Amino acid sequence: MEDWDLQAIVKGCNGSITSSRTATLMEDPNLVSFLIEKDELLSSCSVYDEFEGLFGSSDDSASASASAAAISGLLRELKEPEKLHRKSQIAATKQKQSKKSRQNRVVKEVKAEGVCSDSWGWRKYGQKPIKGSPYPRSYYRCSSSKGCSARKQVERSLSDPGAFVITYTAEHNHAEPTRRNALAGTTRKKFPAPENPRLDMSVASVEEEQPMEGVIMDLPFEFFSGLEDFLFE
DNA sequence: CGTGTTTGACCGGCGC
DNA sequence: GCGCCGGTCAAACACG
Repeated sequence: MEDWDLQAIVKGCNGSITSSRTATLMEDPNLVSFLIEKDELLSSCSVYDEFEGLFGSSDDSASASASAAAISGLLRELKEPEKLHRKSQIAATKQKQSKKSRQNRVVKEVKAEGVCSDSWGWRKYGQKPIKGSPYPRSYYRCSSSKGCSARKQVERSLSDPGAFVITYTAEHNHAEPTRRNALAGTTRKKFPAPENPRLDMSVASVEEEQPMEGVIMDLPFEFFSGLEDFLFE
């Protein structure tokens, strides 16, 4: 288990620390990522390097209630005037960015087991080799709901081949499903793993074969309903 | 049959 | 204008 600094979370696009308070949490990275996705302020930030190294194996999961309390405190803090100031800064930055890069993007780096850590249903719609990277990038769109524009890109981390960089684009326009798509376990066996070392298959296998688990799923429903109310009030 | 992956083609943005 | 590159489309096919 690792202790980490709240400041790492609230570091803005320009890399400056925007929160004066330091809080120490003992937390599961998946929960943090979930919260980042849900918070429009944080989802506008592109600097997440600070998370690297903090997402190591942690089999000692902190109690859900303690985590909820800690995160709740964090979010309350971000709703202070400071947050409004940050929003205006981000808005100004966005105006300078291109159309594509204006889209809300959340980047996170996770270990292989973290690739499957969200409960959305994802359908792969493409894969491209990326210049400068030996690993291809896979493109997924949300399959939980027709018309949902949520997308994610998965590629192997250059700095840590054992980890994956996941980039979320746009937001889901529907509630998070209680379980993944019924056919999420459907796996093409056209290219058996040993004979097919391609990244996409390894990623797909990871996504499909890993069971849904983690702090998010273990948290009580009341926590999420309260959290939603708080975030979107 | 519904839902998933694979993969080549296509498209649009961007730099030169 | 041209070429490169990232992102998306869509047909073919796999699987339960």
